[in-house]
Amino acid sequence: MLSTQDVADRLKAHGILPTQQRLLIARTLFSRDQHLSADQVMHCVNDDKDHVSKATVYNTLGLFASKGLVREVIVDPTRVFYDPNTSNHHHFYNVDTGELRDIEASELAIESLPELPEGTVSEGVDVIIRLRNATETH
Amino acid sequence: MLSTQDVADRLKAHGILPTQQRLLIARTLFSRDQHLSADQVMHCVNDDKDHVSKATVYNTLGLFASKGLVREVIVDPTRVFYDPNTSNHHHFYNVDTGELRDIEASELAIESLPELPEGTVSEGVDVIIRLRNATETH
DNA sequence: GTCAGTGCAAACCCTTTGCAGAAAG
DNA sequence: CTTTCTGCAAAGGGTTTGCACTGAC
Repeated sequence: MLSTQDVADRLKAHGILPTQQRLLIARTLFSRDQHLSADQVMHCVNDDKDHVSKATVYNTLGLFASKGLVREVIVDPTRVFYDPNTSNHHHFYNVDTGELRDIEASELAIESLPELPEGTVSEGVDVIIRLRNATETH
Repeated sequence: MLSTQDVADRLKAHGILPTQQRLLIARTLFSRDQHLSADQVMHCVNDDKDHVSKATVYNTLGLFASKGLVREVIVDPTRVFYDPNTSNHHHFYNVDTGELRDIEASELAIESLPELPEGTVSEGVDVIIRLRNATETH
């Protein structure tokens, strides 16, 4: 596991005050080198003798994401949108408005697919281009 | 709006029994030509004098998706995973196990980006390759 | 001592479940 | 008539909120 000092430096470099709980959460994320949901982080952190409350875990992860320390990835299949267009196509997603807009498959080409992990087959490829309104200050 | 008959034929073509509620939901989806969440569909349908229960809306949308009448798109920003890797990269997502795995940016190239909608700037591009276990019957 | 961070519990929202009643063929 | 679909209400799971307490500087 990374040393507490390393992690603390990393937090500071992103303008985050390194408190005990934040260090614990950051070490959990970085040492596992996995993608974890907020809920999973909570369970991992609280498996050990240490304890961090639910609210703090959610707050902290949101803070990390907004400071660019971690990246949010949207892949939860329990929250979906339904698209009447079943053809092979992709999407613009406006993070400011929540608006979703189609991209025709012909407008975007993926050059090379990586090798799939052993024992798996591809179900499909989703490309989501995240947009922000140019005028919004942020 | 599409005629009831058109929609009924479409349902039958996908092996779906066209009941009153299913027709209502299908017409809502297809006439709007938008991406709607289950919740939004429920509100749209129930804005008019007609009424379809919550359970039926969820069941019906799940049925439509499993029959290929509509497509599920995962873009809900309220359910996210946190990724300690902030570099530009993409993901394998195993729908059977829920496992998420990195794809290095160098392994996958996008040939051509479409023009962005006016007044927006790109925040980033997410590529998610959905996988299924080859051995799973389904 | 001040201000930011944390903990707790309750509220909240969306989704799923179980079963009785209704509708379709 | 039989099978499938629908409605209701309640449970479930994950996320957010409000406010008092604690800890960092």
